[in-house]
Amino acid sequence: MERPRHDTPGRILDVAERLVQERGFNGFSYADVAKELAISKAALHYHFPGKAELGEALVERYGVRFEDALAALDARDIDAPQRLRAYAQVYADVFRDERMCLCGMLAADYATLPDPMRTRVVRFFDDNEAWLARVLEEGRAAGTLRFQWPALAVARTMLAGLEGAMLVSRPYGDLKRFRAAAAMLIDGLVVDRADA
Amino acid sequence: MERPRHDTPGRILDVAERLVQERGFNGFSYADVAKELAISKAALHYHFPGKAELGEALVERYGVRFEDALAALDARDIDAPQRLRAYAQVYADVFRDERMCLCGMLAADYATLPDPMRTRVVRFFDDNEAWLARVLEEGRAAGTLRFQWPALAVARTMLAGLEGAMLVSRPYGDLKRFRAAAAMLIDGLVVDRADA
DNA sequence: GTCTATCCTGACCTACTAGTAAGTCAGCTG
DNA sequence: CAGCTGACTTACTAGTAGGTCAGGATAGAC
Repeated sequence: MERPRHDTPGRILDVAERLVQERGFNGFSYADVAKELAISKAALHYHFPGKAELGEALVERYGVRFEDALAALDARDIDAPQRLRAYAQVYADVFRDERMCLCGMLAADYATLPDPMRTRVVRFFDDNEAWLARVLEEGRAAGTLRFQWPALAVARTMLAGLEGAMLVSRPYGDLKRFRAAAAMLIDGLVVDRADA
Repeated sequence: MERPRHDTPGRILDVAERLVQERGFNGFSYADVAKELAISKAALHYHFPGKAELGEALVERYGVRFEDALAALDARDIDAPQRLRAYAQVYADVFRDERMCLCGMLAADYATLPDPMRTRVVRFFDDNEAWLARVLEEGRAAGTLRFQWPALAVARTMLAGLEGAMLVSRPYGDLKRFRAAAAMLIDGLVVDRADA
């Protein structure tokens, strides 16, 4: 049951994930992954029958990891504004090594994706929006956040803003650009202590 | 000087543009374009030597069209909030036929683009940010807009928000989703007439 | 009527794509 | 030690990618 010494499937996913985040699902090949790991293309097909299955495994693992990260944020004893900032930091960490959010990238490639991948990408967005909406509601109830629209609509705008900030900032390779946008998206909702 | 009867280069650009907006720069081929226009691949190479040159022409034309659209918005006698809403409407029009903003899509593919395309994509973002920043400043001066950060930072967040809203809304094929995000991004800056 | 430039086709090329078939071999298992 | 299995390999496939080239059609100029 324990992880084998080499864990080839895991290493394949690691390389493929990075390639997709950097170049898109149509911007890498089995040969790219095989070359980088110094194994044969056939070995990839042994572990993942086709690109569709590899893609599925990729987005599934990414989704689970994100869920775990959100659960870890829930476990921290911080207020809603801090929770939103910690959430944005997760994105900043992804951005730092010149990667786009995996699901943001796959949203761009959406028209060319096999159906199972599409379903999983949409679920990723749904989950994130639901999590954000819950934090927003909690913040509003606690008086630490203020906004006029339904929490889900605000959540969607925030998710779109963060994904878009990654997308547009990446050509500039500028983390500060991303951070500034993230800060504005969040601070616009935070109740200033000097306020009413 | 007049447009020839058939305008093959223009029709090539039309088809290629739509394919890039739907599928990404690595998600279409010369064969796709040729098939759709019922001409040979060689005819494409006659008008555009390679995919890099086709891509350049694509983003160049898109950039010029956008500049024209912005100039048309400038010419209208409306206040800053209305100008921002009209700007967002330009994006909504692109989104309506299931397309992503060309440069947003190319930002996703950025790592795989030839240099001239990269330069032109970045210029597109720079131009849009500068235009938005100018409108924001005018609105602030006129008292119709209010915001705490530098106008350029707000402009960047707004551009990122609109691009991200297109990106994330597209899997849902839901124009309302995009509209809601656009409205929130803009209304958050608009000075309510009932306000101080 | 023929010259010429523009626009295009058919036939081709090489490199690369995802995917397959068959075989190798270390390390269990009984 | 025989037999099996998991994890690969090498060598291949059909199909597609971008790209080239010689030549043909057509329209206008002379």
